Amino acid sequence: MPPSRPTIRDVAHLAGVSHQTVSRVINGSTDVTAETRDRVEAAILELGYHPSAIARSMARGQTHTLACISPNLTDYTLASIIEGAELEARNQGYFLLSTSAQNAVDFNELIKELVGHGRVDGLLVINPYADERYQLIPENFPLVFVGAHSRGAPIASVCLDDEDAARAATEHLLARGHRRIALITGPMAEDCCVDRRAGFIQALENAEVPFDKSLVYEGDWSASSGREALLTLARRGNLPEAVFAQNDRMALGVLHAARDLGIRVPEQLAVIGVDDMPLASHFDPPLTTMRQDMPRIGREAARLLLENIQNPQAALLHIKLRAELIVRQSTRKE
Amino acid sequence: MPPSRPTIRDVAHLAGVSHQTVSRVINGSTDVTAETRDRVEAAILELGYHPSAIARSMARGQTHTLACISPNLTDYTLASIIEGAELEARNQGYFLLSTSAQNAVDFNELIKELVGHGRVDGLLVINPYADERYQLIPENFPLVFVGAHSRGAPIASVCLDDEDAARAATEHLLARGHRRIALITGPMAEDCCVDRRAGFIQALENAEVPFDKSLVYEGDWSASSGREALLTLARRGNLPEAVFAQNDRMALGVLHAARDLGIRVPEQLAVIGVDDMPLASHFDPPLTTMRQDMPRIGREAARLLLENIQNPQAALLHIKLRAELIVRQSTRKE
DNA sequence: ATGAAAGCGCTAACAA
DNA sequence: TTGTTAGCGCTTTCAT
Repeated sequence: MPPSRPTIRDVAHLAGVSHQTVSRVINGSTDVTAETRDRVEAAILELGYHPSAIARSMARGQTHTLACISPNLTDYTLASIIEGAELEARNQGYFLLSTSAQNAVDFNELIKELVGHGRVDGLLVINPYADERYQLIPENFPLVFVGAHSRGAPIASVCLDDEDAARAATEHLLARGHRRIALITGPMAEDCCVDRRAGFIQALENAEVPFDKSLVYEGDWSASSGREALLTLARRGNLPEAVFAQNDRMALGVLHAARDLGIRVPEQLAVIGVDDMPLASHFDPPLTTMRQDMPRIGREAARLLLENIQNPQAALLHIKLRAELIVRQSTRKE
Repeated sequence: MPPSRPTIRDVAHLAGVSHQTVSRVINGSTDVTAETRDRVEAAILELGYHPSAIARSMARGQTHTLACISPNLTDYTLASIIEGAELEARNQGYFLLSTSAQNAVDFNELIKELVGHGRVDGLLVINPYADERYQLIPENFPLVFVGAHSRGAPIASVCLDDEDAARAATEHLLARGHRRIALITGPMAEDCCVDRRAGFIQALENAEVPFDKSLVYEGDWSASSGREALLTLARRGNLPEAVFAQNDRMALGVLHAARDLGIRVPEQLAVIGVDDMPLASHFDPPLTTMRQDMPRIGREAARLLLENIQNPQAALLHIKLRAELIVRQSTRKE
């Protein structure tokens, strides 16, 4: 940028006013004569002036930037949440710095850079219980947990109503007459997995179907782990009539394993997932799933965070969004 | 943040030195007595001091932040590139502000906020030809195009060697004895689609197989558009022996359509994609594809950008990375 | 080796 | 309504 950016003073000089008047104009103060304003605006245009966000942050003591720390940026679920959060933030004049931390060490580093060095005004943390990272989060800093509870700590949170979603998914399978239902969970360190398991068990209890621990398998959200789950059950001669996978990708792995084993879906095995990723309707067979509105989760999270930033006294809300059952071929009866 | 952050002066006061000496210590200057340094560091620890990134940016005139503008954050391909870029940026002490612009208007707004207001030191633009957005990019600002050429403009770029990848994919199909090969492209406004089409045609020419325009369909990267492509060809009674889809998602749509039509893959129809997304090996059948190293593309792009920032005289490089053929069931002969 | 002074580009408080 | 004076927290001269 050879001809270094014009400053507020350059504009002031050209318009023949003080720099403070320019500041008033760019901040929309009403205490400026229409005529003065016009002169200043003309000068701004002529110089191609844009206020420096850095200088503003410096003077105002806030960055107008939020950060979102996620285990990764590539999971469709997480990316969708982030995209929703970014949208909301930008609508409110904020930027969203989204970063990934694969482990607690990276996370700690990020916290230092972002919060310690004052780069952001607030923090969104997706899956804070992915490891022990949540212990590293500073207190008294605007914060919202996404996809997890606050576990009693004074922290706002937004997540799916996981228990309800799992209950509905399981009831769907029960309604189809299935009794031996396998459960494939995500990493049980994460709240949503625990809740989805609870909803699963509750639905079984309501239907007076015994909960069989040998039909539970802990995956890692990947399709491969879902595949491994069914193959493992098959190896043990413990095949279920239906599978509730806690996300669509693991459900895809189950469909894959079923093909390998010569098991027809849905005739011999019903499969349901969670998420409704766009690809789910193209799986073989198209996947029945509990749709969650991920962008909305992101939007609500950003909204809560901005509320807490703008009004530190604001109540710390906990939002749970409901999932919607999308029935496709993988659980179709006939 | 009730007890407002300690400043360099607080540290100086506590250590009994000038604030300038503190600055020297935190910047690792050697012109400081070991003893002084110890005192300062003790004070830093005691106060829990962290330098303000904003104040630093202010004084140094650079933000140590890059921006990446992408059509969206949720496409696996794009998200992977971004993740790679973020990694490289952070390794070099920079942050990556990744944002999405669905159209040229949003893009323009982003450029103003990011470049105009001086929020970032450089720009990564993924798919700059998604619409007419590339015309809105300021000149003389550190910039790298990702997934596209610079089309003669003095702009560094990183992309897949799309022509080569398409040639290899097509040759794979030709080697299996297929002659009537359909091509499903992404949006032809994007460079990579044009290049992949060129590679496709070139492979046909090399094999002296006539290029049949009626077997070309322009999709939009989505699985649904891939599905629509095959259904359309079928409707026209123009079914091919093989399909080259320019990405895996469209290839999945083709697999889906083939099932609907009762066409067996690979016996009656061979299918190959591009990307090798993690789910591709779980499709039915597992998908043959040209694997591209997306995180690497992101890394290289960030690396180039940082080079150009640190040395404005540096040559504007154009990097093309090669794809790798991954053979799975969807093109298996027997 | 250390300190003092000035300034980065803006906003806030006070005067006029 | 407008201008003047001080900072915001740091780095960068230039002295000492």
